[in-house]
Amino acid sequence: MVEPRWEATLDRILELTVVLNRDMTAHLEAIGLTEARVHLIWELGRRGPCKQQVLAEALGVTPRTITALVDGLAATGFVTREAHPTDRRAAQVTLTAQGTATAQALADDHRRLAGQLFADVPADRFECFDAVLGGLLEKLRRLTAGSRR
Amino acid sequence: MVEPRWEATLDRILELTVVLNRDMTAHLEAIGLTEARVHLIWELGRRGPCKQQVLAEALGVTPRTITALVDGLAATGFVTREAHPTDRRAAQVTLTAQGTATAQALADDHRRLAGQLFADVPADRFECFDAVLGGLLEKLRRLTAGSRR
DNA sequence: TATTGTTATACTCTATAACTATA
DNA sequence: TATAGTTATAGAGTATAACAATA
Repeated sequence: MVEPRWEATLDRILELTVVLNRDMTAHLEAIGLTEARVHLIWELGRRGPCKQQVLAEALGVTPRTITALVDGLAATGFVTREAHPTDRRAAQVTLTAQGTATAQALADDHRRLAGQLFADVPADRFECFDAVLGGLLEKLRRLTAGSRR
Repeated sequence: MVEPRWEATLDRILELTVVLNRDMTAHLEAIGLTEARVHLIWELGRRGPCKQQVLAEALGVTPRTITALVDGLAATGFVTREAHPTDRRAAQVTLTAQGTATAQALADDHRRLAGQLFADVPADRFECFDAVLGGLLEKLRRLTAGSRR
């Protein structure tokens, strides 16, 4: 049996994903970036200079898609694509100064948003929320893992 | 000052959105639908037969996008596009039997997922989670409302 | 023979602008 | 004059398949 409250709460979670997504997209649009491109910048920031193959796996897309994303980011000055130092088949993608500054700004925004969301939540409720959230994530991971081939 | 725990929890929320999205997309792909098309089917299910203009506002996209979505859904048998009974400029979009069945199946999935996620969460923790979640949504709505022109 | 990335091609979602038919 | 929807065009993200260069 499924209680109606559960459905309402799932709806809220889904709305949260929508609102978060809209917020982020609007924000990114203002600085001339898209989600996919920001994702690439983010990974480059974490990993340092990368082969495109590595980025393809990190983002979960095909190499062809990485070619297109890097084309766009290079044309707008966020990354460079250069010859890889040891593997002459490969390209090496590196953040420019502008790209690094952008990655830093994104990290700052992330921190600021976390503060805005949670600063006024009492510690005990925060703990509870975090614990339930962790449980949901685990369940979801198990569900989706099960439905993969 | 921003506590590191807040950032970790925000990360979990973001991961939740990613996992939920991936789960849904994979699921929809299996029945030959995309998110945008499902969104349209969902709204049609709630509202009954609609003018395209109404759907454009409901989905927050331009009329041109609705034309494309309805084209696709009509070609695959989920909806029909017919002359509007009273306004001869307008088209009326209606779910077919197949579309209605799909809308029903989506609602069932939604209910089932809610049960899988929350059935084993104790009532008091569920209350707490739901309350905090509601607070987050409100804050986010206020934040995004402020950044709109 | 296997890997890396590109070219070629195609599909979906989305947008703006110009236009037609109707209100 | 305003509204409903389409045609035309464009751009982003994604995919598969064929191919070149290199390992």
